[in-house]
Amino acid sequence: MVAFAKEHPQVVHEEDSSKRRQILDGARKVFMDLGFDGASMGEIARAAQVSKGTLYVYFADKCALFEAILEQEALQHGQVVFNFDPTRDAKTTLKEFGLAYLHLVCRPGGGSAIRTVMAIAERMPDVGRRYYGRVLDKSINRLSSYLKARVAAGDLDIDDCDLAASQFMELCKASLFLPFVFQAAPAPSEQRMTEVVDSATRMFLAAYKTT
Amino acid sequence: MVAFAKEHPQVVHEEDSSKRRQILDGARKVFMDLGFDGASMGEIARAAQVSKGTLYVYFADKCALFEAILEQEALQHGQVVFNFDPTRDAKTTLKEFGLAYLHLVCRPGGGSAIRTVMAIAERMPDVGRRYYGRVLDKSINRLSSYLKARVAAGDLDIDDCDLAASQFMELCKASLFLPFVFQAAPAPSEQRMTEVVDSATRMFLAAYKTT
Amino acid sequence: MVAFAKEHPQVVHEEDSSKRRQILDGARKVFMDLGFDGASMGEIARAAQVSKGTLYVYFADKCALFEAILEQEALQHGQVVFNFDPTRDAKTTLKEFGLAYLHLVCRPGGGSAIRTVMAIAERMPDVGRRYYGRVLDKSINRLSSYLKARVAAGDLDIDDCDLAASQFMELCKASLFLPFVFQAAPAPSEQRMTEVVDSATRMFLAAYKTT
Amino acid sequence: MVAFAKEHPQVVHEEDSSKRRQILDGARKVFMDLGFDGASMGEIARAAQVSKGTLYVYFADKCALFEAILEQEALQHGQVVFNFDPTRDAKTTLKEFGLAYLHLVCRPGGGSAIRTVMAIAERMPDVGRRYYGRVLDKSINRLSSYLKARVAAGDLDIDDCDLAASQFMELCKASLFLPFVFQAAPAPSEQRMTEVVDSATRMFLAAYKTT
DNA sequence: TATGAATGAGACTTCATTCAT
DNA sequence: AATGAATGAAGTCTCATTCAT
Repeated sequence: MVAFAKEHPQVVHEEDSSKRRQILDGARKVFMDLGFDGASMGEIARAAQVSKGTLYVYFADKCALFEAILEQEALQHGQVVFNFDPTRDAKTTLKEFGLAYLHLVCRPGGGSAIRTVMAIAERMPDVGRRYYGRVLDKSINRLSSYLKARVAAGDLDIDDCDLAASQFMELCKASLFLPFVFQAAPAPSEQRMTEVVDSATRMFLAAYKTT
Repeated sequence: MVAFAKEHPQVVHEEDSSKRRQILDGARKVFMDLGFDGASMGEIARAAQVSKGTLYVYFADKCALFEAILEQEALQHGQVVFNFDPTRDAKTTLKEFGLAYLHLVCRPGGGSAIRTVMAIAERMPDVGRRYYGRVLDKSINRLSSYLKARVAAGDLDIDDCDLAASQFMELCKASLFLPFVFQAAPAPSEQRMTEVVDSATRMFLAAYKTT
Repeated sequence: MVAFAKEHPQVVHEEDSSKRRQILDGARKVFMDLGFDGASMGEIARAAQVSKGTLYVYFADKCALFEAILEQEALQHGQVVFNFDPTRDAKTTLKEFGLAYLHLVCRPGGGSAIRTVMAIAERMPDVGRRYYGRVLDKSINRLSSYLKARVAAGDLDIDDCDLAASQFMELCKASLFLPFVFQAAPAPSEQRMTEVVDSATRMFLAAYKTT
Repeated sequence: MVAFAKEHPQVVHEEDSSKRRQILDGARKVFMDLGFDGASMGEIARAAQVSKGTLYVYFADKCALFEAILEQEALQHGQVVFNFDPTRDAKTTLKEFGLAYLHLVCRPGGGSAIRTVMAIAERMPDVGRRYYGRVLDKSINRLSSYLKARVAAGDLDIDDCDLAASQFMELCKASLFLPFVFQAAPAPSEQRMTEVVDSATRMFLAAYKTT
């Protein structure tokens, strides 16, 4: 009625409604800590500080809420910028990339998306497949592209760059990822991660560097 | 009912009672296919062809049954003999080991113990920890011991053999394990596994072989 | 917020406010299609193109809204004019009345008030009772009055005119109403209704016509 | 183990298990009193004196339980024997039939299956259709067959026996069924039912009796 | 020992209703 | 007056576990 009414248009239901984010935040924590099955909508409501009913105002069901979190996760991962500047030293580039990747997969603070998704990949194959494609495979492809460029430039001698990219990423996880994901060790220290990535880079270049 | 019953004092409940094994077999299949939460005691009873009540005669609860399966899995893994004959070529030994390891973690037929355990590592850290220690870490240690012997023999030049062992095992999984565990690809073919293990071995030796 | 608001003191809440009618129209459709329990206030709000909150501005609760619809229905039925002109042939009058009645109870298009009210007569006896009295019993009484007049005029020979009125109305539903209300057949065709009403009239007059 | 064990084989889950009957009895009462939607599984469990879980041991879901009751109802109706002895007077036969039918549809004690099924015919058309076919239509057919025999015997002169059967049954309900189903009147007295059936029979024969 | 009927706690979800704007 | 976000009670259904036989 009056011009200055509705100063806070509160367009709820929008992708970035504050309530929606509040729910997403609470839900992520619970899902990551307890797993998909272990997390109850009641617990999520409590964590998000909303009523159980409100959950269903924003998300059709538990599954949709879970997928929304993965969606968000995928977006975040997509925004991680790797510096693939071709003028830089390959060793430096790889080390940086490896460290960034390790941070993604060994995120400290317990709950790990990668583990949670693995957990339900059996019963919800689509979810697993989609997550792999949008997050993990994407990283491999980005590194692979970089490697191809270096091969073209004559710096590296690689036959199968997709495999090589995957090899490098696996190397970076050596001795760190498995203990972490099985809760047999806490998230690795910064120093240890650096050491492992250094070793991985050394090994990778020993195999693929042109002489 | 009657005092002289139990004429055949079969000490059931023994570790290797036939009924017990029967239950374990049915339960493994169900747990591995559906995950810990997805598997219901009813389904397990059906798969094992016993009554639900019988399950509780042999195992205190669902959790104990699950752990018994992991226990068994650990024993089986422990019995896999790797040919670490020091007189053989290191390359051959590594390839053989890599392939055997790959078969363990990418077991075809869907259900994977490694995935199932990861799934509940969140809510049952002890289970995850124990499984890691008894199965995965153990393999690493066995390979590590072998590597140490080759270092001592002067064939290899490795600083941190534990890390190196882990690196080799991770390399073997490159491009295969993640798609498999996320259901983004079926279990890899024998040929592809051989190729990847060959590449892993080449890389490993390029980095650690003494000149 | 401001004291001089309400410049247009539209006395809403009146029986015939346009918003009120809009709600009633939407609600009728939903109630008749889905039944009292099957209709949700959300669905009604959508059908009426108003917000859920507005529903409660005009009606205290779901039950009141439902009763308002029945009230309206009763009014409409009351407005149906039957041509009870005493100078017309009784046969013609009965046929016309029977056909009109049949249209009321076998209204095509699924949703039937009569069925919907029957449905909740169990839990809300008052609603059922009131509907019966205001709609069905009223029709019987009107026909009964007509019959009494014909009896007085010597055209018909009826002992219990109330019963006879009811008999005629039941006869008109023969083979049509039950299949319709149980969804075992679609709304009957105009032709079939005419046939059945003709047969009913014949039978009625065979029994009650003075010789 | 011993020969005389298992004296009470308690074949539960069978069609006529005592627990099953217990549930059915409790559920019928609740369903008929409250309607399908109004009846909650908790209430049914209480009425049947079993736990909520037990309900689901015997019936897949609420709907299956409801249909089991209708099934039972249909069987009971099917077992009502009408005396269609051709040597008896038609008038007597019709009166008896009419009274029996009236008892079926105006069963005293509140809950009426016919009303309850009507109630959900909208949302579960299959249920309505099936009930109509198995219970109501069947009665019509039985009467229709009888009428055809009398027509063949020359006692009655009827064109459309299906319609005539339906007409007679509707006549029997005149002034009784509608008030009953709408809770506008209690179940009719025996005497009133006899009067109405007598009147119906008189009317029916006036129209269809051969001269 | 083995059974399977029975249980009851708790999960997901819906929906009538309220309230601040 | 009108909105629609938020609520919480209640409903259906599942499942690990117990217990009498």
